Amino acid sequence: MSFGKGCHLHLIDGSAFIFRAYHALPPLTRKSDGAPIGAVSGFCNMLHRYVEGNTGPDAPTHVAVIFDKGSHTFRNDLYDLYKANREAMPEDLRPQMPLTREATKAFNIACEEIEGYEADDIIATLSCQAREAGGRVTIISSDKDLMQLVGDGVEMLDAMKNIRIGVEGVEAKFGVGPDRVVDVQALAGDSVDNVPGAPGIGIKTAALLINEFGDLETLLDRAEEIKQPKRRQTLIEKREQIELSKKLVTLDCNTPLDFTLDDLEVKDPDPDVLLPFLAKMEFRSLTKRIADRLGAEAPEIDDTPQPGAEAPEEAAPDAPPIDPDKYETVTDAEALAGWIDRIRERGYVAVDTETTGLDEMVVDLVGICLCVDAGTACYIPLAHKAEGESGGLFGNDDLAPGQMPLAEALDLLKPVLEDDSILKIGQNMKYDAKILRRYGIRVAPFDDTMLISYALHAGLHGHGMDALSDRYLGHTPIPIKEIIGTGKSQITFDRVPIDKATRYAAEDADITLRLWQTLKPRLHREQVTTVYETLERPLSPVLATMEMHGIQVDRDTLSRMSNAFSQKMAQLESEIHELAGESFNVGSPKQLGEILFDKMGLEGGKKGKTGAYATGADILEDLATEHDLPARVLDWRQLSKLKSTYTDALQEHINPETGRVHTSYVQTGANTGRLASTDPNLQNIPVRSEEGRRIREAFVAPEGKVLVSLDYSQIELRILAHVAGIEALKQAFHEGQDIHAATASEVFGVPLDEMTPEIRRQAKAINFGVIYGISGFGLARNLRIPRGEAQGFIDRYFEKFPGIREYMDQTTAFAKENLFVQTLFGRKIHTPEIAAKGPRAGFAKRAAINAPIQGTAADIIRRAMIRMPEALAKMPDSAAVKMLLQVHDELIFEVTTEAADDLVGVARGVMEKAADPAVKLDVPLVVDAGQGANWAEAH
DNA sequence: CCTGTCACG
DNA sequence: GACGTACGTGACAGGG
Repeated sequence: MSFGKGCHLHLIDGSAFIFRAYHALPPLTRKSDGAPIGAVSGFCNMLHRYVEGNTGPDAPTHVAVIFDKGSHTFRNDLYDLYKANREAMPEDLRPQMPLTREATKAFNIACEEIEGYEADDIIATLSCQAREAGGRVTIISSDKDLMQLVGDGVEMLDAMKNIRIGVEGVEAKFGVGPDRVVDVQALAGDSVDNVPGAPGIGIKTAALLINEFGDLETLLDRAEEIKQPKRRQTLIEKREQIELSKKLVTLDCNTPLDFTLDDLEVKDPDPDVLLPFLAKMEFRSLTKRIADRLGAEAPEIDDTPQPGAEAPEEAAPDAPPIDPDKYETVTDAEALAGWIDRIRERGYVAVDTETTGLDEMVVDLVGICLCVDAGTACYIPLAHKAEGESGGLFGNDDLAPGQMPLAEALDLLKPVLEDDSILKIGQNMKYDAKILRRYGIRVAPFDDTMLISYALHAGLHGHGMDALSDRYLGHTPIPIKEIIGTGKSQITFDRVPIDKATRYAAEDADITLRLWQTLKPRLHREQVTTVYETLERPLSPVLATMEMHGIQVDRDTLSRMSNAFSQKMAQLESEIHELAGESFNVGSPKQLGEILFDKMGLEGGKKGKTGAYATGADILEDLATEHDLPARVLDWRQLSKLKSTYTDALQEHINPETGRVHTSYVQTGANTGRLASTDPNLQNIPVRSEEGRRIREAFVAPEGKVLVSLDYSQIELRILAHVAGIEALKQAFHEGQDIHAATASEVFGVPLDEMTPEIRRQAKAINFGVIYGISGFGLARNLRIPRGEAQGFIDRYFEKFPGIREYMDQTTAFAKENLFVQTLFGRKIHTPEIAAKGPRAGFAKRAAINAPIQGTAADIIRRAMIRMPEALAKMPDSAAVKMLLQVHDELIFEVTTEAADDLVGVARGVMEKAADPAVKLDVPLVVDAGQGANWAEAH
């Protein structure tokens, strides 16, 4: 049928469909190969629903889905900043774009796009043509940029809200009719598309002006007549900018098309095309639903995981060998500009910074290396010192010649490092990002080879550059020790001669780029793209911010405690020596063992592999029932530990500039997905003993602020209840019961109102034991009861909760089959030792049982941390709210006293909903909160 | 550098 | 039948 009077054309804004689908759905992946597929799934559902709804007299006779093609359009030629503030397309969306086109065609709907034009222009052109031919048009979109087309038989339809937008709708939105919409837009501008408009004039004022003067041209010509001085001045001064804005917002009704309206006739979908496509996408329910609808048989869906099925491009096998002699030293702006051109051409660059040390909060930047292609790397020295003796009165602290000024280099590099369209690649990018943040540069977007390796291979090997280079490139990088030396004669990197520095530093960037080329494509094949993109990469900048905040620590409190501990230790030491009858080093397990078991002849002396007696706390505790000496040693050891590890060592970590302690989180430190904290470790500050807990009093909030602590209640047991599907436990959590008491009641048959602390304690030990992969021996040792009795507890536990044993068996079977286990969020933890024979198999089995539980909990708090900055930013006075620390199931914040309660509400909301929407837990997550002037009070 | 010990979740 | 066992970390001190 030829398009004409009585025809009804539907034009669907394809991009709007895609983005709506992408953002509405969790990041689904195709089961067989892990390809991201969420947006395609949503898109197909929307198309299906659209087709379903097209019945009755108002049904279209012609239809097309219109897409954008390419990012450069004629508008960019008019104004190079047009849409310049658009965020880059998410990486897991890009590969789905062609599939949405394929999907449209599979539904037998015309699918149109034209290079150099936006979808809006095609829609405008088709609308004009249809109108001229005497037909009606419905534009399925809610984009206000299309509202200028409304009228004369053209309507818009907001498919989400199911609202039709006619001339009245446009007038309600813009205050003028469709024919004057572009005039209003030209004045008001558009922050989304980066259309400048007239500063200070919004839609309301624009409509007022246009209605007064009739149209934009008249308004601009008669601007002198405007009474408000500011407005008048703007319109006169910014005339050019306003006219440009009008060109940008005006849609082109004369887009050259390579098809006609007649080509868009509505056709029924062909089951032989549509169903195989849906099956290929592995959309089970949609395939079935549509097959039923079409009266066809649903094809088989083969979604068995196919490792390597995709086989994306590997690192170029013809990459040149790694050769440190080939690297360039960049010494001036001209050379650097050349490298920046190369980076812009490439779209990505490996970056590495060289500094004077390892503490990112203290060290200075010495140089930057860049690599754009395997073998093509440079080093930009920026702060190398001239040769000669360092420091001192007569030392030479002058800069070495042949370096461009640091500020000049950073000015040139900043736009590149912050450019949305250029991917920055690093190995442990958090380090470089922290250094560069101190110089006012925020690196984004980025990839991190260390995090990629961790997402791929946690549990298989380390993720440091040396290990990765050895393993994947067969190359051992130049050891830093060869450059800066070791021990007393070690120098800082700024004392390294520049030629030598270039060889070392540029090689790191070269290796990083090659590792990225090798490892990045494997994310898909291993089906851990989502893990990397949602749990690893976005966490890194959050950790960087927390580390840079640091937490205030009061030196005087620590120092007073140190003195008190010293006195008490000296007293204990003399008592111990008196009891022993001789003087010895209490801190030496070897000497202590000899005193206890040889000299005093106590029972229970067991020698370890080194031939020394074991003198651990458990052994001393047994001995302490009979003798004073081991009891005193236990007290001495506790104080010694507190003093050396905490009250003394922590003082050394107070940053003199900030007065705060800045830990470092190692994102790849624990195989399960937990973080590790180092320099200092702030995840093991004492809490269990009264004396130890007082150390937390030294962690304080500044004047006018408080520390707030929020922690997940029993998160691992909740996850166990969920993954093992234990109804009784789930119910106990839903009812907010004391879970250990509930377990005791169930296992030991004691009614809750007759519960004793002792029985509850035993049940608690069993609950923890289960999470760790329980054994009779382990539980017996923990509870200090005979092994047979402990085994009896376990047997009864499994009798009551058979699902737990099933979970354990399934998990170990899965681990044996696959050599890895997984968290609910898809994180893989490799367990190669599960195949081992002997005692190591036991270790591996328990680790395999524990890892999904510990790892899922770790994933959940990571998700909360990643979402936290945005949630906090919405609070009033958000600049005064800081997330400072993470301790596995706890987050510590600093906030003004007045805002503390608000913060608890906001942060608790984020934490309790952190699993959503990716995982629907059968148990609620509960977060407890506390606040106070110091960490002891807040916890 | 390794081992034992002990701090945390 | 024997063996060795709770899971995950990091820091410090002693001793070779």
